[in-house]
Amino acid sequence: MPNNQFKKGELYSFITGKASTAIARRLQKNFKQAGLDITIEQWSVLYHLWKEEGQSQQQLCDATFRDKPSITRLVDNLEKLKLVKRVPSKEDRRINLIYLTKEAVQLQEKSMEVANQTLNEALNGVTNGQIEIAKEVLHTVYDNLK
Amino acid sequence: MPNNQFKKGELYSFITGKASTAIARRLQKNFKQAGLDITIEQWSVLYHLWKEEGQSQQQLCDATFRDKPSITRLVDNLEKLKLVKRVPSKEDRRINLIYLTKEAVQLQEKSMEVANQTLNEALNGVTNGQIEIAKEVLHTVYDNLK
DNA sequence: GGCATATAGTTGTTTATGCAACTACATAAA
DNA sequence: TTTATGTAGTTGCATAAACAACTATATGCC
Repeated sequence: MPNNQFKKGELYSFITGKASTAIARRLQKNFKQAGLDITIEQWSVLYHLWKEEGQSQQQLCDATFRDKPSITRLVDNLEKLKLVKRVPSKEDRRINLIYLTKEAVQLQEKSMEVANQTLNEALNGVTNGQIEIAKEVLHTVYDNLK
Repeated sequence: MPNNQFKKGELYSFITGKASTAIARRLQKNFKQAGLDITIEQWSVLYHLWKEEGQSQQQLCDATFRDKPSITRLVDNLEKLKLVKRVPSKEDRRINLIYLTKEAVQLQEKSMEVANQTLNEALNGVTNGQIEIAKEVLHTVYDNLK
């Protein structure tokens, strides 16, 4: 699209991802303020486990768009914090299934509340229509690069 | 905005920043393929120095939305690669002014070409109108969190 | 069965980030 | 002039990312 050319200059800050990291940083701060001692990366893993427990590390890779070493280490740290447990699969001994501890289950309500508040803060003044279009753009970009 | 509520679930992957890091990762790969041995973070610093040389580290912090330690270390690494030089300011001895080496000047053309190609790839099928709105959303989010 | 190949997960290395604590210099007020 | 306060930059520490190389298990084909 050559007629996108003139707009690119302003988009380089998007490449370096600074709007999304601004939200991420704020969420991290709000977690801390609420007494929640987890990182947003750890939270993003828990988020998918709250939806469905007992996923394999590979499934968590796909869900969070991370590579395998990243998930290995995030699960390492979540295990150290006693928030998840690796359970070897009985059908396939290569696979670890990841389960939540009681502590992690208790984290869900409060942390989702903080996350929702943070998104409200960030999206204040943005209309639903604008959000829809922004999501479309993100999906298109993601598909283009897959 | 309580009527944004129902849309949030789909936005959490935006918090963890995966659309923009997809572009960043692709740009990194394209740099490598083109024989450019710099990281996108280093490139984002060079990008602002190509626009104006001799900026202080603090100015680079503001331009790239990074904190001071991050810029200290990016400049460290860029100095190791012999792409920039720290020059102490004569007016204010606290300040380092950052200048480009000949090698860094020569990097500009090729790396901007690769960056433009990458953005074309990523934004293929996205209309100018959609881009405008996405940028508005990013700016609003950024202002909300400042 | 035995071998090639694919898949799940781990480890090592380099680079980057966020935060807190620190040094050095500058400026303004007492 | 001294003292307080602010600003520029650095260092240490923990966490995370990308990439490559590795181990262990599973599967498909001869």
